[in-house]
Amino acid sequence: MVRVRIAPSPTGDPHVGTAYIALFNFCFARQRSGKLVLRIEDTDQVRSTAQSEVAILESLRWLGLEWDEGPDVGGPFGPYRQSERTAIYAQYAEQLIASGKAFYCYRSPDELEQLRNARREQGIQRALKQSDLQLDDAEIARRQTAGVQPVVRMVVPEEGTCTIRDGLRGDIELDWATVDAQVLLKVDGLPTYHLANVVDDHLMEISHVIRGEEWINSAPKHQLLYAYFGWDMPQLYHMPLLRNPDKSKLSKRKNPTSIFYYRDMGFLPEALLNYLGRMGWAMPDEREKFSLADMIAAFDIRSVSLGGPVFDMEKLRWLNGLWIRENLTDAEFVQRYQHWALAPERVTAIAALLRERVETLSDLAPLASVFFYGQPHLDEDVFNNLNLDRETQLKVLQFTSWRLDSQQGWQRDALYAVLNALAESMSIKLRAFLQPLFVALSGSTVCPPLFDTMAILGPDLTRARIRAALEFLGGVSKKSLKQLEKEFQALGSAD
RNA sequence: GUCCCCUUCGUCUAGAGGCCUAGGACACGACCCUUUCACGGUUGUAACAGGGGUUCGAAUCCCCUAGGGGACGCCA
Repeated sequence: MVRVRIAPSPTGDPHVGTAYIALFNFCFARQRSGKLVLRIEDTDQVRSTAQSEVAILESLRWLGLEWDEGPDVGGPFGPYRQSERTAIYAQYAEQLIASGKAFYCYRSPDELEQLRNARREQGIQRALKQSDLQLDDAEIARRQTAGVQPVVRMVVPEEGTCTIRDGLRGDIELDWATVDAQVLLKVDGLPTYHLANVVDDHLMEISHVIRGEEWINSAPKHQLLYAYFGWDMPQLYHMPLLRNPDKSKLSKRKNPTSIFYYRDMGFLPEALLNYLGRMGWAMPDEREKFSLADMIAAFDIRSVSLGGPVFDMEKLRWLNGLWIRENLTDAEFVQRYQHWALAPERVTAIAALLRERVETLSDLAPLASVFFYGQPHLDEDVFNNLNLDRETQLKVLQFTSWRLDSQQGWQRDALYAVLNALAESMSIKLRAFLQPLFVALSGSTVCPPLFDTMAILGPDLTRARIRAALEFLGGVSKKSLKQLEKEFQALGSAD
């Protein structure tokens, strides 16, 4: 029985990279009548929030990638909640300690950094092993009485090579010398990803792991853990990474990466899925447009190509157009549009905002248009006529962009509080501060109230428009970007 | 810096030693259709990273070089 899993990180927005990996897992499982397991890899309690978990589930559902077991469906851990899992990992870690495959380590983060720096300076390429981290008994006793909590690390061979079998690349040889004695249990008793991942995959009886290429280098650790426990290892497949136009790993600094951005821009889920399916893969007959069902029927993981595909918005737009023209009846098109733009709460919010600003019904459309297009037309002259000079405009846009990146709540009042505070800390009057933002969001200084507009547009479109404005104005040079980052962080700490 | 992965038009890709004078798609140009704009149709420009092997024959297999990416955390 084939069982695959997707294990997205709960950090940040649901990422198209997550959807990409999920899609290939989904097709792999469905084609072989297997099961797809979803678990949120929330081993790090601090960063995990229920909110981001909900967002991940929502995004995958929107795409139509349904899972068979997951946080909401049940499974070996019931709802796979953090609290219930912690004890299990500790138990497995203890098992390894008992058999001499893991050990307690009392080294401090500072010491580790020193050890690593020293190695780098001396040009030693060997990673930190048990023997490098050892302390004599007296020192351990001293630290224990001082209340230092140990971490649990795994024993890793000092030399030799480890062969990883990758379903797409064949055998990969990695040197044990490059592998650290990985922490398995942190000071707080929570597992690291590596332990949690291996234990979870085993307990959930995962047979095939399809994940991103960035995991190749940690595969030896995983393989070693399987060997230590005496468990069968799943077959590994490492997918290529989606890329920005400059070929670096797809990142939100350079590209919209949130699945919700594509939803809010009016892409069809089936088109986005279709497009992701064209990344590193092609139908046997080279057809560009195909449904999820088509893909499942023709899918063969071995025919995935390994070059990192660049995410091309132009082609995605074209494909989306194809789906709209060819796969929707008029009635369906209307229905989709209504669902996307005219959901009752949304229309009510827009109407409430604009009603007092119109004299005739026909005045409404121009005012409301800001909510219905993806990207406003930007005009150099409009920016030139603002009160702030260009440099300050860029600074406002950049700082706002950074501040909103980490913004959790997206209600009007929360946005007001955050940006008001930012303006104040930059010693700019709110009125002037908001001008470039009005232009970024609407292309003009005449616009519905900013914070309400942002709230209705939602985080993804708002952020994207601000980034687009930054780019339109030529962006910030790399040099001054560093300077700005410093300034921005200084503002943050002053709060 | 070290290790690992990758490399076909600008981009996504087809290609499993002869079917390759390298095919398709996006983008771009031209033309046709059309009251406009789109759509659609026809067509054009454009690639096997470089160098060595192996072979009768290499985009395809091997080696070296170069370039790109990733990983080197008590993140995932």
